[in-house]
Amino acid sequence: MTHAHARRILALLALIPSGRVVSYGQLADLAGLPGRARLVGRVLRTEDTSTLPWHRVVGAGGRLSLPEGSDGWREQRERLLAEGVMLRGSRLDMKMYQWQPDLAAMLMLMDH
DNA sequence: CGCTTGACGGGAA
DNA sequence: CTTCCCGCCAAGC
Repeated sequence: MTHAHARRILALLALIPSGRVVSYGQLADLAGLPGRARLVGRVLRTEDTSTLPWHRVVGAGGRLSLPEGSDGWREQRERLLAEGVMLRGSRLDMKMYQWQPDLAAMLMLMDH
């Protein structure tokens, strides 16, 4: 059985729209786990994210966190580019692509 | 059991 | 830009 924290993180991950990204720390905050950015990274590495948009999670500074040149890095890069997110190497503009959850999205979350 | 790691983050130098 | 450093803490070893 997966940890409750992991379930919340994965549930939120599924809500991130195509073409938009969130930072590890932002996802932790949304999950009610401030200061737990590393937990988000671990969950993404540990849990099965095959059916989820894991590629929409990037470092707070707009940098891909996977080792540059690795398979995962290439995969994330390709997926983002396919969604229209422009990247220069491992960098992208957070001002341009960071997801800001709207009221409707927040209400969805409260409606268990 | 204590010590190290790590898909993090922010600040200082 | 690049280190360092510290806070964070579950997993590995």
